[in-house]
Amino acid sequence: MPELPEVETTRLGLSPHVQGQTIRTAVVRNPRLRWPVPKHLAQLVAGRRIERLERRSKYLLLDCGGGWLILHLGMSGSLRVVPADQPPGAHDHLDIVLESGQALRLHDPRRFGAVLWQRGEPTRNKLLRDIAPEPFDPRFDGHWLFQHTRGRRAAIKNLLMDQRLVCGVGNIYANESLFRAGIHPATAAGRIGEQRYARLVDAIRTTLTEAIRAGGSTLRDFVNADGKPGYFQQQYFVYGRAGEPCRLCASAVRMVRIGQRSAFYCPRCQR
DNA sequence: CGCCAGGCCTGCACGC
DNA sequence: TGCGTGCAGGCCTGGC
Repeated sequence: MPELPEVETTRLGLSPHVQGQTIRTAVVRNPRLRWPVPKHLAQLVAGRRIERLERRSKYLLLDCGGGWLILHLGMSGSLRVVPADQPPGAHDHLDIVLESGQALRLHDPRRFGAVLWQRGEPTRNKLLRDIAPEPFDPRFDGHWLFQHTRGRRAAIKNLLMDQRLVCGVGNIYANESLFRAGIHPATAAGRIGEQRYARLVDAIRTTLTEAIRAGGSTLRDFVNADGKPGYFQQQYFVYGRAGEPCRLCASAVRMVRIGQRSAFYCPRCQR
């Protein structure tokens, strides 16, 4: 799920049900996520009002006034709003119970997700400190990427997934963005010029924007439904399409391993 | 059974 | 000795 578009879609879907709500309590059924869920989470959050639901990179941030609840969905996490008395299913590790009688429920089979409490500003948290500007921040531009990749021999696809360089992009959208920019995923980042980086930035923004738009149609699924979290099925250009024809030139899409992750690309459109 | 999966921190080896 | 860099490992469960 959770690259930036999925997290943003989650934020948009949950926001009306969560914002302005006072937290009644927190129920931790399984604290064993990527890091242990804070021991006394209920005491930390009970009685606090959720002022706003924000997002930074792939992190969801709940402004609780004086402290922030930081959520990360890892590989398999999802959040939904359910009636607080709805029986939890397997892997429903945490509920944030609201005064409305609903609960924000975290589901995460692989438990790579995280729930953290941060007093004061969330940017004080070590995990958020070194993250690159948001993709739509004007500071994130071709020059930013050009500057930070000089002398670097790593494949551009790996650096696209480095949150200190590009934030919010994971394996799927790294592949998709590189396709849109016409850049081969194995290209050494240091050998790409500023013009091509400007094009890559455009490609990243387009890719993320379209994914968020695709997710918008599934927002209702974040509330009360008992099925899948409602992450949308998008039409990808290359991701997961090894052997299938490129949507632009009909060449067979290829898959290779780069940095222990699957890379998909069109050998004709991407150089 | 083995392999794969949308993330990301940590620790190691290396070169300057 | 200290970076920055590039890798590999590890955390988990579920599906094919």
